[in-house]
Amino acid sequence: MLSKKTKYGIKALTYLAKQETGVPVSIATISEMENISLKFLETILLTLRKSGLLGSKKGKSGGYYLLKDAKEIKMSTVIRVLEGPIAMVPCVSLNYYEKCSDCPDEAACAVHHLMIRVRDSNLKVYGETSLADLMHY
Amino acid sequence: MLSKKTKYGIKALTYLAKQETGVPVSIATISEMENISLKFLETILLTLRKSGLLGSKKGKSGGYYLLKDAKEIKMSTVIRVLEGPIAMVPCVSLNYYEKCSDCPDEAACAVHHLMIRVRDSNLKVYGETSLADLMHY
DNA sequence: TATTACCCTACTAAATCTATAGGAGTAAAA
DNA sequence: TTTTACTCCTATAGATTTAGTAGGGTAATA
Repeated sequence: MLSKKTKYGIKALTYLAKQETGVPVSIATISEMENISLKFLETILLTLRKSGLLGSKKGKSGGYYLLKDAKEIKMSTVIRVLEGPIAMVPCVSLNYYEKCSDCPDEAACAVHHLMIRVRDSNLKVYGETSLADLMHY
Repeated sequence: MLSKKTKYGIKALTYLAKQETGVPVSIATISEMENISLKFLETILLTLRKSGLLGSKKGKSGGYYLLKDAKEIKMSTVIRVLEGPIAMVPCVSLNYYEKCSDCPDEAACAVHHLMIRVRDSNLKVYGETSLADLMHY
């Protein structure tokens, strides 16, 4: 299952992508427009800013805005920031590899090989899809 | 993340696929060979039997065995039984569709469209991969 | 009839998810 | 200069899910 955090994060990003570039949008506005709990959204946008996807302006008429062109924001990046590794098991993760404790031999593990296929397939989708591809729906 | 339940279930299935067809293998044997907690495995195999993938024989020299040829067991079935719907959001699930409460218009939802791509890509992998494809690793 | 092994329900500890609370800090407008 | 409208940040709490465990029941077979 996709977490609400990721879901809301993607919705917020697409909302920002549709605005004039560089103009900050307040959390409250996004919260209302996308039906997202304000305080929850606050923490999500904070995460996105810390990851370098969003910029923010403090004080009156402040808010969040995209730091890059929507075309440059790949969903693989967004998913990694909000949802974590794209791989479904650590032993096939490219960025966060970890050996499975229960598995003596990866090369002989059926789950390992299946999950490599799944990872590659998902990586292709997330890598080929940018915010620009989603913002006009 | 893939749940341990699914991971262990796939391991158990591939172990059974490697045995002589129709000969029951005890839970204890699979548990030892694949490093899986016996009691946990018990509930997993029960689920697989109830779903129609496994048969069982009670009493001495009893155990579990595959009901179908490994080629006929697609991973899409296995995943659905153990992990649940393949779709990451209910609003793109073919078998368990549900409307998202927070989303007024699916056609206008970026997450919806992204998750359709992900679902199709995963469905392809799981549909094209059978137990027979994994058992010889 | 003793033993072996599956059958089944219920329970629990730990982790994760989904928020919420409450204030500190900042910038612009009145 | 005071007020207002924002973001920033940490902590916490309730709900849900996960990963197992406990313990007895039931059927088959040697």
